[in-house]
Amino acid sequence: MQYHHGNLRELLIFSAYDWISTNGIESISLRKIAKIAKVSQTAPYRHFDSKEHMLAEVATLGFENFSSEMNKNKATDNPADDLVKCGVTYIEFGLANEHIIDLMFNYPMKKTDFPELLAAADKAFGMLLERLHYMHHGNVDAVQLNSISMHAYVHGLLAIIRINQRIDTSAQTTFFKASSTVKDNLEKMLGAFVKSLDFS
Amino acid sequence: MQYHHGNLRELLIFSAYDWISTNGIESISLRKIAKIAKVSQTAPYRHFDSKEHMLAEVATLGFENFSSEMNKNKATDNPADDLVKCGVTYIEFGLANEHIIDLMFNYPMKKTDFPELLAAADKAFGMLLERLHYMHHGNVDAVQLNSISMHAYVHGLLAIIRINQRIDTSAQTTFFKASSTVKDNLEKMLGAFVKSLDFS
DNA sequence: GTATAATGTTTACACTGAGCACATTATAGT
DNA sequence: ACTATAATGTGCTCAGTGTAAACATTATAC
Repeated sequence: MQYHHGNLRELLIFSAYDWISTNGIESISLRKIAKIAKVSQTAPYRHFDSKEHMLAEVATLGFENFSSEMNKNKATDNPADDLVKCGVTYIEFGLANEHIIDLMFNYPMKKTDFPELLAAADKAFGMLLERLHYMHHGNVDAVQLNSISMHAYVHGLLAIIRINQRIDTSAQTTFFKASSTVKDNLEKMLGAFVKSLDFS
Repeated sequence: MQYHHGNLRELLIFSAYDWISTNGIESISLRKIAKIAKVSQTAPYRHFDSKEHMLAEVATLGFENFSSEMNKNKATDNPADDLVKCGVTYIEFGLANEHIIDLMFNYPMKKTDFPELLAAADKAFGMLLERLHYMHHGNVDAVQLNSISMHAYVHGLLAIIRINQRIDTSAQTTFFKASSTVKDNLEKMLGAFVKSLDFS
């Protein structure tokens, strides 16, 4: 029997990432991705303590990709606009990478057990926090409250859009009917929301 | 061997509901709940096509309980206050029934395959929609947009609170440190949000 | 050039969702 | 009341899963 050698660890993570991207988390198994990587079914255990640990690595990769998307939004002289752009990016990433973002946010996983994952997640919100800091002139408590508020709204919008996508299209509200107008609507809604934040 | 008879179907649903309430969805199996109901491991298949179908029934029960909580909020002459109360109820239910709400919203399940489940879910938002209708004097499009917005914000707040709960308490923001103040903060945030909705 | 650590394989086990044939009980028609 | 038939429950079986332990192979350090 020929032995595989090389950076199997990375290969497994990427294989799992791809698999999940197209097939979702429900039906994944270590055996499957071991097979894809053309390796024995227990080889992954040399690199990950458990299935959960391996998924945590995949989620970390997800946050890294998410982060690099988010940080493409350069700071301008209009911080409110920047926030709106961050929100739109968040939602667009979520819609384009549904299964990965499920793993990142909805998979029951103690993030504290995986400091890497936690760090990667935090990094993604750098731009958002920086812009809020700028708008608040350093009022830390206000930044925290509004960052929670903003994150909640954006996260919730993504969730609601997705919940509605799963429902029969004929029963959908006008908001979701024409997908071309979703982005316009989002920008309006986020714009109004950012404007309503308390910057006293 | 003694045969079980009676309304096994309901017994199984309630058993599963209880199990999930305390132990979560991850580790559930049909065998376990069959054992709890003191019945053979394949008996559930006489009442449900698959595990997913049984979980859909449990989720439906979850939405029914959720619905009755939500509809305890009676309409007053201050519709904005009513909306805030609905939001608080939503989040409180979510925090008190984490595993059930996970099943209701986060479990990958085609809701369209289960009309009952869909109907139960819709019913829960009756009060919210009614109050918005009242505030908009019947402007249907505005109601839709604002109900989406409101639902997103509330749903997102719940999600963010829960994400933060999973994180090391020492690293938590002041917002989450004192849980007694969470409700106060929520009411403020929701109040500001409702006030910012466009009722033109 | 060999001891030893790192990596990969094989075998094994307990648990899962699910299908099938069979057993038991309830119900409807005579 | 008796029996045909549908509804419900059981036992057995199978393939797929996560994971542990023992073994094989390769890389690395001295």
